[in-house]
Amino acid sequence: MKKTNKVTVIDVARFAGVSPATVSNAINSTRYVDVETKKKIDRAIAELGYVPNLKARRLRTGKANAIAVFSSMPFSISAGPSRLGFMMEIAASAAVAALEKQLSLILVPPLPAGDPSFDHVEADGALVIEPSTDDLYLAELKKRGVPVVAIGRPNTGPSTNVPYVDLQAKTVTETIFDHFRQTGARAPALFVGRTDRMAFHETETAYRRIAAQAGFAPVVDYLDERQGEDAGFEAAQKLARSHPEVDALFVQVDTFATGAVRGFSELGIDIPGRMRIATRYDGVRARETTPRLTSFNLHLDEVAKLALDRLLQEMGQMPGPQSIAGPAPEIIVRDSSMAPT
Amino acid sequence: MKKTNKVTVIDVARFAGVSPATVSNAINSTRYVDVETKKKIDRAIAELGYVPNLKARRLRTGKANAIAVFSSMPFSISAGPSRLGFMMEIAASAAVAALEKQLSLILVPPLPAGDPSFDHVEADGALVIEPSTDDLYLAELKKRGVPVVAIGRPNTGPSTNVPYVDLQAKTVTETIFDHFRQTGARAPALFVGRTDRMAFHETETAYRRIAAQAGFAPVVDYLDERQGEDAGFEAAQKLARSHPEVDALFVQVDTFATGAVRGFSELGIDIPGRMRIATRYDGVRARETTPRLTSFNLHLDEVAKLALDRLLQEMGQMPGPQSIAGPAPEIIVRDSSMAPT
DNA sequence: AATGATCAGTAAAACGTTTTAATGAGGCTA
DNA sequence: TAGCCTCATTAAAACGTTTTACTGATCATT
Repeated sequence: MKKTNKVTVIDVARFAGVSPATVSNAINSTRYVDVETKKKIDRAIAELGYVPNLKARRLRTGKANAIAVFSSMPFSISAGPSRLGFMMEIAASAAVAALEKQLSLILVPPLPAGDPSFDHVEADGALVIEPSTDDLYLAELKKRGVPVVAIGRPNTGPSTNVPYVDLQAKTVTETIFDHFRQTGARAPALFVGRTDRMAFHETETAYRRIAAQAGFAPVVDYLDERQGEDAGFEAAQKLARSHPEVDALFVQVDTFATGAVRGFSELGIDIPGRMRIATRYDGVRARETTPRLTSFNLHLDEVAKLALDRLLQEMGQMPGPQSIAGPAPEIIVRDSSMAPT
Repeated sequence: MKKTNKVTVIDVARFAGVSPATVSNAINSTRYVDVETKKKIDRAIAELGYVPNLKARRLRTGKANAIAVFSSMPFSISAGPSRLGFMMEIAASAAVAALEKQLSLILVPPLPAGDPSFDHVEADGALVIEPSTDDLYLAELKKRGVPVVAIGRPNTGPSTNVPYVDLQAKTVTETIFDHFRQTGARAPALFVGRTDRMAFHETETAYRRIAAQAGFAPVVDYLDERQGEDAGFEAAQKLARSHPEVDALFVQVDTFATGAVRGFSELGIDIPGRMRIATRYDGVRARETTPRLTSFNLHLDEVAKLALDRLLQEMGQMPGPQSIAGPAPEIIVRDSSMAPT
């Protein structure tokens, strides 16, 4: 445990026989400095082992050289087998892209609601993953004037026009219910989260329209995100009792989906024979559950890259479109939704 | 694009009719301030929309309130299907644990070699994943006096005694070759990375000892991490020609492993009938390749938590053990190493 | 009534850098 | 030679906070 170096730009200046301003200019190549002088300064830096103090530099310049990735999805959703799957997949791609731009990426996992104490997080810009309507992060970030890009459509209020990369909930919904219909399902239902997220609204709206057109009675349940898998489990059992006619189920959140699978299985309901199931995010959950879950390749890596590019625009005060359509989601059909043999 | 608020502690002080010092004390509860005064200050903060400037705070206090996670594994290894799998799994757990301690987590993906320009990354402490012997990150961090904990054993030199959480390469190696032997393999080989990493040394040493004891001739190849999957592909084909007797292969790096699978498959070599294969990290690669790869549950979430706890000790100047044994790695037997039927 | 504690608050220094405005030395033009 | 640029450099201000050391006032103790 060494004591951190206390060599400052002043020491370097003294050693090199110049002024601190010149040292600064030499380091940052802000202004031209004589080659001889530069050499002396370089020597002094090497000799003294000088390392610039970033905290001071940032105070002075006002830049943090950092991007933050936020997710307001509560712990119970993010944790478990897939860890922070959805978030991490985006974070990984964003981190790679950010690094190329000389920015570091700060990972902000879900905080307990009501305590958005991210007072210790500072970034020049932020990516917010699937914000809820009254998203605390989003509000606070806007309040602080931090440029934000959402991944997934945010609240559509007139005042809060944050740019976003569309995750195309409508396309996903239409595709999956089309798939259900083609494999013979007659009464497909929907589980979404109870939280007021645009993604849920979009899905529900699309679903109800499909139901109206196809002529089946929509069955929707709203699950509490904080309860995690158990919410899916219980909702599934309730659904089996109250709506025995239902023969397919789209569960938007993968955590709920695995819970629902357990719920049906315990009642002896065969998947996919008696009940087809699908979810949206193709994470470890979808792939490892038995039966393996039909889901979507959302191309999150591309989504992340698009979002970061848009964010850099925003940070650079450059104008850009409010909405960006990412790559089209592709359905991945697996055992959980095959047609009965 | 709003201009960021310029409300300072001085404005708040003026508005509340007190001094800046008192405002600071009120905000941080550093000293007792009269309840009436506190109320006035709170009102002023709310009224003016004051948000503390973290850059200034950090300069003054000297704390960054951040932890960084580094990985020196080059891009070609980390990228691809599993993205930064190994790193991200650790990062996710560490981020969660860090947040509970009011620290944010900075993700530093692999940088192009030779240019460790992480001058823009500042943290109170760092986690370094499987450092190489002459790890640039490790050297620079130590030079800067940043407390570091390694994940996986670092170089064993006398001067650089960084604490670490052991990933137990020896146990992994013994377990896998034991498994190979039990499933009938007579001439098992080893692929490791060419980079000078302790993890590779440990594995190779253990392997050679096993070979000596069991009486088979050791076959080891060293692959270039920068070439990614292709290195595995070519090494496999070379191995098939030069050592036709080899009937099992442990590939420590999962990226090489999937490459090797392709290499053997192209030559019509049946896995596992003719050649058993296993790798170490149970990431997406291991699970999704055909055939699915035998690998290990390294319990990276627990490893990350242990590492972070140890790091906090280090940051708090508290003494601690240099080596921590994490949870024992558990083998996950899959198709790629089953005994031939 | 003198001494000394305790208390809430404050003035000013400090953190280490970058940036602004100023300086003096040459060189060139008129 | 005076005036005017250009040039490399610098002194000092600024960034916004926390912390140190000090100040009166109030209050209890002798």
